[in-house]
Amino acid sequence: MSIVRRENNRSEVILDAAALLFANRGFHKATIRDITGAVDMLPGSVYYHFESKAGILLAVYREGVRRVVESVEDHIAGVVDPWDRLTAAAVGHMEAILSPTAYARVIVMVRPGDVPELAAELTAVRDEYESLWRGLVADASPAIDHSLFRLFLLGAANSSQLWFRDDGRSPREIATALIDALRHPVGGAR
Amino acid sequence: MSIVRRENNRSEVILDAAALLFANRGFHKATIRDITGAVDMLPGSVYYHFESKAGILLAVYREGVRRVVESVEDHIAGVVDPWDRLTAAAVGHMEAILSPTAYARVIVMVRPGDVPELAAELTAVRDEYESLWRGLVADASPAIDHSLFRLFLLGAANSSQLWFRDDGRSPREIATALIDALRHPVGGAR
DNA sequence: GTCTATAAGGCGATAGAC
DNA sequence: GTCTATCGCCTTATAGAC
Repeated sequence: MSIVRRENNRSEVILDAAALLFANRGFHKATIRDITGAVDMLPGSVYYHFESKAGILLAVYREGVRRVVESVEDHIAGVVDPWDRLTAAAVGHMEAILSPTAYARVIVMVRPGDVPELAAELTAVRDEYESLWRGLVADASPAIDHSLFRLFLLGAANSSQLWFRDDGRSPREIATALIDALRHPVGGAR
Repeated sequence: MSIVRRENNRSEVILDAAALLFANRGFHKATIRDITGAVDMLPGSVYYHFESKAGILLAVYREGVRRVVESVEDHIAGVVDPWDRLTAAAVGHMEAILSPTAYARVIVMVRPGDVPELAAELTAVRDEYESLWRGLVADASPAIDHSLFRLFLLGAANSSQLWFRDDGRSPREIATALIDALRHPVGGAR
Protein backbone atom coordinates (compact mmCIF):
# COMPACT_ATOMS: atom_id res chain seq x y z
CA MET A 1 0.00 0.00 0.00
CA SER A 2 1.27 3.46 -0.83
CA ILE A 3 1.79 6.17 1.67
CA VAL A 4 -0.57 9.05 1.13
CA ARG A 5 1.59 12.14 1.01
CA ARG A 6 0.39 15.11 2.93
CA GLU A 7 -0.75 17.82 0.59
CA ASN A 8 2.12 20.20 0.21
CA ASN A 9 2.03 22.28 3.33
CA ARG A 10 2.67 25.66 1.83
CA SER A 11 -0.93 26.59 2.58
CA GLU A 12 -0.41 25.75 6.20
CA VAL A 13 2.66 27.93 6.38
CA ILE A 14 0.63 30.82 5.00
CA LEU A 15 -2.07 30.11 7.55
CA ASP A 16 0.45 30.11 10.40
CA ALA A 17 1.77 33.49 9.35
CA ALA A 18 -1.72 34.89 8.84
CA ALA A 19 -2.82 33.66 12.27
CA LEU A 20 0.10 35.40 13.92
CA LEU A 21 -0.51 38.66 12.09
CA PHE A 22 -4.27 38.64 12.56
CA ALA A 23 -3.80 37.95 16.27
CA ASN A 24 -1.21 40.70 16.73
CA ARG A 25 -2.55 43.44 14.49
CA GLY A 26 -6.17 42.59 13.79
CA PHE A 27 -7.68 41.64 10.45
CA HIS A 28 -7.62 45.02 8.75
CA LYS A 29 -4.15 46.08 9.75
CA ALA A 30 -2.57 42.78 8.70
CA THR A 31 -2.14 42.99 4.94
CA ILE A 32 -1.68 40.36 2.28
CA ARG A 33 1.75 41.86 1.76
CA ASP A 34 2.57 41.36 5.46
CA ILE A 35 1.47 37.75 5.34
CA THR A 36 3.28 36.77 2.17
CA GLY A 37 6.33 38.75 3.22
CA ALA A 38 6.51 36.66 6.39
CA VAL A 39 6.76 33.45 4.37
CA ASP A 40 8.99 34.77 1.56
CA MET A 41 6.30 34.77 -1.03
CA LEU A 42 4.96 37.49 -3.26
CA PRO A 43 1.50 38.96 -2.76
CA GLY A 44 -0.04 37.50 -5.90
CA SER A 45 0.97 33.95 -5.04
CA VAL A 46 -1.35 33.62 -2.09
CA TYR A 47 -4.36 33.61 -4.39
CA TYR A 48 -3.39 30.22 -5.70
CA HIS A 49 -4.04 28.84 -2.19
CA PHE A 50 -6.90 31.05 -1.01
CA GLU A 51 -9.57 32.87 -2.90
CA SER A 52 -9.44 36.02 -0.77
CA LYS A 53 -8.11 37.58 2.40
CA ALA A 54 -11.44 36.88 4.10
CA GLY A 55 -11.07 33.24 3.07
CA ILE A 56 -7.76 33.09 4.94
CA LEU A 57 -9.37 34.53 8.04
CA LEU A 58 -12.17 31.99 7.92
CA ALA A 59 -9.68 29.14 7.73
CA VAL A 60 -7.67 30.56 10.63
CA TYR A 61 -10.82 31.12 12.65
CA ARG A 62 -12.01 27.55 12.16
CA GLU A 63 -8.65 26.14 13.11
CA GLY A 64 -8.61 28.43 16.15
CA VAL A 65 -11.95 27.11 17.34
CA ARG A 66 -10.85 23.55 16.63
CA ARG A 67 -7.81 24.07 18.83
CA VAL A 68 -9.63 25.66 21.73
CA VAL A 69 -12.29 22.92 21.63
CA GLU A 70 -9.54 20.33 21.63
CA SER A 71 -7.78 22.02 24.54
CA VAL A 72 -10.95 22.25 26.61
CA GLU A 73 -11.92 18.64 25.91
CA ASP A 74 -8.45 17.43 26.81
CA HIS A 75 -8.63 19.23 30.13
CA ILE A 76 -12.10 18.06 31.17
CA ALA A 77 -11.57 14.44 30.16
CA GLY A 78 -12.04 12.21 33.19
CA VAL A 79 -13.10 15.03 35.50
CA VAL A 80 -16.53 14.32 36.97
CA ASP A 81 -17.39 16.98 39.54
CA PRO A 82 -19.24 19.71 37.61
CA TRP A 83 -17.37 22.62 39.18
CA ASP A 84 -14.05 20.88 38.75
CA ARG A 85 -15.01 20.40 35.10
CA LEU A 86 -15.74 24.10 34.84
CA THR A 87 -12.33 24.91 36.28
CA ALA A 88 -10.63 22.44 33.96
CA ALA A 89 -12.48 23.87 30.98
CA ALA A 90 -11.48 27.41 31.95
CA VAL A 91 -7.85 26.34 32.17
CA GLY A 92 -8.08 24.73 28.73
CA HIS A 93 -9.76 27.81 27.30
CA MET A 94 -7.28 30.21 28.83
CA GLU A 95 -4.24 28.25 27.73
CA ALA A 96 -5.55 28.15 24.17
CA ILE A 97 -6.43 31.83 23.83
CA LEU A 98 -3.17 32.94 25.44
CA SER A 99 -1.05 30.48 23.48
CA PRO A 100 1.76 31.96 21.39
CA THR A 101 0.55 29.70 18.59
CA ALA A 102 -1.91 32.45 17.76
CA TYR A 103 -4.73 30.50 16.10
CA ALA A 104 -7.04 30.59 19.09
CA ARG A 105 -6.01 34.14 19.89
CA VAL A 106 -7.56 35.22 16.61
CA ILE A 107 -11.07 34.20 17.67
CA VAL A 108 -10.86 36.68 20.53
CA MET A 109 -8.92 39.41 18.73
CA VAL A 110 -11.04 39.50 15.56
CA ARG A 111 -14.69 40.21 16.27
CA PRO A 112 -17.23 38.93 13.78
CA GLY A 113 -18.41 42.47 13.12
CA ASP A 114 -14.94 43.43 11.88
CA VAL A 115 -15.58 41.56 8.63
CA PRO A 116 -19.22 42.11 7.67
CA GLU A 117 -19.22 39.67 4.76
CA LEU A 118 -18.10 36.91 7.13
CA ALA A 119 -19.93 38.00 10.27
CA ALA A 120 -22.66 35.37 10.11
CA GLU A 121 -20.23 32.55 9.47
CA LEU A 122 -17.77 33.60 12.17
CA THR A 123 -20.58 33.95 14.68
CA ALA A 124 -21.81 30.47 13.80
CA VAL A 125 -18.35 29.01 14.35
CA ARG A 126 -18.14 30.78 17.70
CA ASP A 127 -21.59 29.61 18.73
CA GLU A 128 -20.65 26.04 18.06
CA TYR A 129 -17.90 26.49 20.62
CA GLU A 130 -20.07 28.34 23.11
CA SER A 131 -22.60 25.51 23.08
CA LEU A 132 -19.91 23.39 24.68
CA TRP A 133 -19.95 25.90 27.53
CA ARG A 134 -23.72 25.81 27.76
CA GLY A 135 -23.47 22.18 28.76
CA LEU A 136 -20.68 22.77 31.24
CA VAL A 137 -22.55 25.62 32.92
CA ALA A 138 -25.84 23.73 33.00
CA ASP A 139 -24.16 20.80 34.75
CA ALA A 140 -22.69 23.09 37.40
CA SER A 141 -26.06 24.82 37.89
CA PRO A 142 -24.78 28.12 39.26
CA ALA A 143 -27.28 30.13 41.28
CA ILE A 144 -27.50 32.78 38.59
CA ASP A 145 -29.01 32.92 35.11
CA HIS A 146 -26.91 30.43 33.15
CA SER A 147 -26.71 32.56 30.07
CA LEU A 148 -25.37 35.56 31.99
CA PHE A 149 -22.98 33.34 33.88
CA ARG A 150 -21.52 32.00 30.66
CA LEU A 151 -21.20 35.46 29.13
CA PHE A 152 -19.54 36.92 32.23
CA LEU A 153 -17.20 33.97 32.48
CA LEU A 154 -16.05 34.05 28.86
CA GLY A 155 -16.00 37.83 28.81
CA ALA A 156 -13.69 37.97 31.80
CA ALA A 157 -11.56 35.12 30.45
CA ASN A 158 -11.16 36.62 27.00
CA SER A 159 -10.32 40.06 28.32
CA SER A 160 -7.15 38.54 29.76
CA GLN A 161 -5.71 38.84 26.26
CA LEU A 162 -5.49 42.58 26.84
CA TRP A 163 -3.44 42.42 30.02
CA PHE A 164 -1.78 38.99 30.14
CA ARG A 165 1.98 39.04 30.46
CA ASP A 166 4.31 36.06 30.17
CA ASP A 167 6.15 37.06 33.32
CA GLY A 168 3.03 37.26 35.44
CA ARG A 169 0.39 34.74 36.46
CA SER A 170 0.07 31.63 34.32
CA PRO A 171 -3.07 30.98 32.30
CA ARG A 172 -3.86 28.16 34.71
CA GLU A 173 -3.63 30.42 37.75
CA ILE A 174 -5.81 33.05 36.13
CA ALA A 175 -8.47 30.54 35.10
CA THR A 176 -8.54 28.95 38.52
CA ALA A 177 -8.86 32.31 40.25
CA LEU A 178 -11.73 33.25 37.95
CA ILE A 179 -13.80 30.15 38.66
CA ASP A 180 -13.03 30.41 42.37
CA ALA A 181 -14.25 34.00 42.42
CA LEU A 182 -17.55 32.91 40.90
CA ARG A 183 -17.89 29.77 42.96
CA HIS A 184 -17.14 31.05 46.44
CA PRO A 185 -18.18 34.28 48.09
CA VAL A 186 -15.59 36.99 47.80
CA GLY A 187 -17.83 39.76 49.10
CA GLY A 188 -18.68 41.13 52.53
CA ALA A 189 -21.64 40.07 54.62
CA ARG A 190 -25.14 41.18 53.72
CA MET B 1 -21.10 92.04 30.97
CA SER B 2 -21.13 90.26 27.68
CA ILE B 3 -22.17 86.70 27.26
CA VAL B 4 -19.30 84.52 26.17
CA ARG B 5 -20.49 82.68 23.09
CA ARG B 6 -19.68 79.01 22.88
CA GLU B 7 -17.04 78.36 20.27
CA ASN B 8 -18.81 77.38 17.09
CA ASN B 9 -19.83 73.83 17.64
CA ARG B 10 -19.02 72.44 14.24
CA SER B 11 -16.10 70.59 15.82
CA GLU B 12 -18.45 68.96 18.26
CA VAL B 13 -20.74 67.84 15.48
CA ILE B 14 -17.77 66.20 13.80
CA LEU B 15 -16.83 64.51 17.06
CA ASP B 16 -20.35 63.20 17.54
CA ALA B 17 -20.32 61.64 14.10
CA ALA B 18 -16.83 60.25 14.57
CA ALA B 19 -17.76 58.73 17.93
CA LEU B 20 -20.72 56.95 16.39
CA LEU B 21 -18.70 55.61 13.49
CA PHE B 22 -15.68 54.60 15.58
CA ALA B 23 -18.00 52.79 18.00
CA ASN B 24 -19.90 50.98 15.28
CA ARG B 25 -17.14 50.13 12.81
CA GLY B 26 -13.89 50.51 14.68
CA PHE B 27 -11.19 53.08 14.01
CA HIS B 28 -9.76 51.71 10.78
CA LYS B 29 -13.03 50.95 9.03
CA ALA B 30 -14.51 54.35 9.78
CA THR B 31 -13.03 56.72 7.23
CA ILE B 32 -12.69 60.48 7.10
CA ARG B 33 -15.12 60.35 4.21
CA ASP B 34 -17.65 58.49 6.35
CA ILE B 35 -17.33 61.03 9.13
CA THR B 36 -17.54 64.15 6.98
CA GLY B 37 -20.28 62.61 4.87
CA ALA B 38 -22.36 62.15 8.01
CA VAL B 39 -22.21 65.88 8.75
CA ASP B 40 -22.50 67.14 5.15
CA MET B 41 -18.95 68.28 4.88
CA LEU B 42 -16.20 67.41 2.46
CA PRO B 43 -13.17 65.35 3.51
CA GLY B 44 -10.64 68.15 3.29
CA SER B 45 -12.62 70.44 5.58
CA VAL B 46 -12.13 68.34 8.67
CA TYR B 47 -8.45 69.23 8.78
CA TYR B 48 -9.32 72.75 9.71
CA HIS B 49 -10.72 71.39 12.99
CA PHE B 50 -8.41 68.46 13.68
CA GLU B 51 -4.86 67.81 12.66
CA SER B 52 -5.37 64.14 11.82
CA LYS B 53 -7.73 61.20 12.05
CA ALA B 54 -5.84 59.97 15.10
CA GLY B 55 -6.38 63.39 16.66
CA ILE B 56 -10.13 62.94 16.28
CA LEU B 57 -9.94 59.56 17.97
CA LEU B 58 -7.99 60.98 20.88
CA ALA B 59 -10.59 63.69 21.41
CA VAL B 60 -13.42 61.15 21.26
CA TYR B 61 -11.56 58.83 23.63
CA ARG B 62 -11.00 61.55 26.19
CA GLU B 63 -14.62 62.63 26.06
CA GLY B 64 -15.66 58.97 26.39
CA VAL B 65 -13.61 58.54 29.53
CA ARG B 66 -14.90 61.84 30.87
CA ARG B 67 -18.46 60.62 30.40
CA VAL B 68 -17.99 57.22 31.97
CA VAL B 69 -16.20 58.80 34.95
CA GLU B 70 -19.05 61.24 35.30
CA SER B 71 -21.62 58.46 35.11
CA VAL B 72 -19.83 56.35 37.72
CA GLU B 73 -19.37 59.30 40.08
CA ASP B 74 -23.01 60.27 39.74
CA HIS B 75 -24.09 56.77 40.65
CA ILE B 76 -21.83 56.28 43.68
CA ALA B 77 -22.52 59.72 45.16
CA GLY B 78 -23.99 59.32 48.62
CA VAL B 79 -23.64 55.54 48.70
CA VAL B 80 -21.55 54.48 51.67
CA ASP B 81 -21.51 50.67 51.91
CA PRO B 82 -18.48 49.56 49.89
CA TRP B 83 -20.28 46.75 48.03
CA ASP B 84 -23.24 48.96 47.32
CA ARG B 85 -20.78 51.48 45.91
CA LEU B 86 -19.31 48.75 43.71
CA THR B 87 -22.76 47.89 42.43
CA ALA B 88 -23.59 51.54 41.82
CA ALA B 89 -20.31 52.05 40.00
CA ALA B 90 -20.95 48.99 37.84
CA VAL B 91 -24.36 50.34 36.91
CA GLY B 92 -22.84 53.69 35.99
CA HIS B 93 -20.12 52.02 33.96
CA MET B 94 -22.50 49.74 32.15
CA GLU B 95 -24.97 52.47 31.30
CA ALA B 96 -22.17 54.59 29.86
CA ILE B 97 -20.54 51.92 27.72
CA LEU B 98 -23.88 50.69 26.39
CA SER B 99 -25.23 54.18 25.80
CA PRO B 100 -26.38 54.97 22.27
CA THR B 101 -24.43 58.21 22.63
CA ALA B 102 -21.37 56.27 21.53
CA TYR B 103 -18.56 58.22 23.15
CA ALA B 104 -18.00 55.79 25.99
CA ARG B 105 -18.57 52.84 23.68
CA VAL B 106 -15.46 53.86 21.77
CA ILE B 107 -13.16 53.27 24.74
CA VAL B 108 -14.22 49.62 24.72
CA MET B 109 -14.49 49.13 20.97
CA VAL B 110 -11.15 50.70 20.04
CA ARG B 111 -8.23 49.02 21.73
CA PRO B 112 -5.11 51.11 22.29
CA GLY B 113 -3.10 48.67 20.17
CA ASP B 114 -5.30 49.44 17.17
CA VAL B 115 -3.55 52.79 16.75
CA PRO B 116 0.13 52.31 17.56
CA GLU B 117 1.05 55.99 17.39
CA LEU B 118 -1.58 56.71 20.06
CA ALA B 119 -1.29 53.53 22.10
CA ALA B 120 0.61 55.04 25.00
CA GLU B 121 -1.71 58.00 25.27
CA LEU B 122 -4.92 55.97 25.03
CA THR B 123 -3.62 53.55 27.65
CA ALA B 124 -2.82 56.44 29.94
CA VAL B 125 -6.32 57.84 29.57
CA ARG B 126 -7.78 54.41 30.33
CA ASP B 127 -5.53 53.94 33.35
CA GLU B 128 -6.70 57.19 34.79
CA TYR B 129 -10.21 55.74 34.72
CA GLU B 130 -9.17 52.35 36.05
CA SER B 131 -7.53 53.96 39.06
CA LEU B 132 -11.01 55.04 40.10
CA TRP B 133 -11.86 51.34 40.21
CA ARG B 134 -8.76 50.53 42.19
CA GLY B 135 -10.14 52.61 45.02
CA LEU B 136 -13.61 51.11 44.80
CA VAL B 137 -12.25 47.56 44.85
CA ALA B 138 -9.84 48.28 47.69
CA ASP B 139 -12.68 49.65 49.81
CA ALA B 140 -14.78 46.52 49.22
CA SER B 141 -11.78 44.27 49.99
CA PRO B 142 -12.91 41.20 48.06
CA ALA B 143 -11.34 37.91 49.17
CA ILE B 144 -9.34 37.65 45.97
CA ASP B 145 -6.37 39.50 44.53
CA HIS B 146 -7.70 43.02 43.96
CA SER B 147 -5.98 43.45 40.65
CA LEU B 148 -7.47 40.26 39.23
CA PHE B 149 -10.87 41.14 40.64
CA ARG B 150 -10.83 44.51 38.88
CA LEU B 151 -9.70 42.99 35.60
CA PHE B 152 -12.32 40.23 35.71
CA LEU B 153 -15.02 42.70 36.63
CA LEU B 154 -14.26 45.19 33.90
CA GLY B 155 -13.55 42.43 31.38
CA ALA B 156 -16.94 40.85 31.98
CA ALA B 157 -18.67 44.22 31.99
CA ASN B 158 -17.07 45.43 28.78
CA SER B 159 -17.76 42.19 26.95
CA SER B 160 -21.45 42.98 27.25
CA GLN B 161 -20.96 45.30 24.31
CA LEU B 162 -20.70 42.20 22.12
CA TRP B 163 -24.01 40.66 23.14
CA PHE B 164 -26.15 43.44 24.64
CA ARG B 165 -29.52 43.92 23.01
CA ASP B 166 -31.97 46.75 23.63
CA ASP B 167 -34.85 44.33 23.99
CA GLY B 168 -33.13 42.21 26.63
CA ARG B 169 -31.86 42.93 30.12
CA SER B 170 -31.14 46.54 30.99
CA PRO B 171 -27.60 47.74 31.71
CA ARG B 172 -28.64 48.12 35.34
CA GLU B 173 -29.85 44.53 35.59
CA ILE B 174 -26.70 43.20 33.96
CA ALA B 175 -24.42 45.22 36.24
CA THR B 176 -26.30 44.18 39.36
CA ALA B 177 -26.20 40.52 38.37
CA LEU B 178 -22.47 40.75 37.76
CA ILE B 179 -21.62 42.20 41.17
CA ASP B 180 -24.01 39.76 42.84
CA ALA B 181 -22.30 36.84 41.14
CA LEU B 182 -18.96 37.97 42.52
CA ARG B 183 -20.24 38.92 45.93
CA HIS B 184 -22.32 35.89 46.84
CA PRO B 185 -21.58 32.22 46.27
CA VAL B 186 -23.16 30.89 43.12
CA GLY B 187 -21.33 27.56 43.14
CA GLY B 188 -21.90 24.18 44.75
CA ALA B 189 -20.50 23.13 48.09
CA ARG B 190 -16.84 22.27 48.47
C1' DG C 1 -14.52 77.75 7.45
C1' DT C 2 -15.46 75.26 3.55
C1' DC C 3 -14.59 74.19 -1.02
C1' DT C 4 -11.97 72.08 -5.29
C1' DA C 5 -8.57 69.37 -6.80
C1' DT C 6 -5.16 66.30 -6.21
C1' DA C 7 -0.95 64.37 -4.32
C1' DA C 8 1.20 60.20 -2.59
C1' DG C 9 0.79 55.90 -1.21
C1' DG C 10 -1.49 51.52 0.41
C1' DC C 11 -4.86 48.10 -0.48
C1' DG C 12 -6.89 43.52 -2.43
C1' DA C 13 -6.93 41.19 -6.38
C1' DT C 14 -5.95 39.70 -11.41
C1' DA C 15 -3.60 38.22 -15.94
C1' DG C 16 -0.38 35.85 -17.98
C1' DA C 17 4.63 34.40 -18.27
C1' DC C 18 7.47 30.88 -16.54
C1' DG D 1 3.11 26.98 -7.75
C1' DT D 2 5.34 31.14 -7.97
C1' DC D 3 6.63 35.37 -10.14
C1' DT D 4 6.17 39.86 -12.75
C1' DA D 5 3.58 43.54 -13.51
C1' DT D 6 -0.14 46.16 -12.79
C1' DC D 7 -5.10 47.42 -12.43
C1' DG D 8 -8.55 49.93 -10.05
C1' DC D 9 -9.86 51.49 -5.97
C1' DC D 10 -9.50 53.53 -1.56
C1' DT D 11 -7.05 55.98 1.93
C1' DT D 12 -5.19 60.20 4.67
C1' DA D 13 -3.75 64.48 4.00
C1' DT D 14 -2.41 68.95 1.59
C1' DA D 15 -2.45 73.42 -1.35
C1' DG D 16 -4.69 77.08 -2.59
C1' DA D 17 -9.14 79.31 -4.32
C1' DC D 18 -13.14 81.33 -2.43
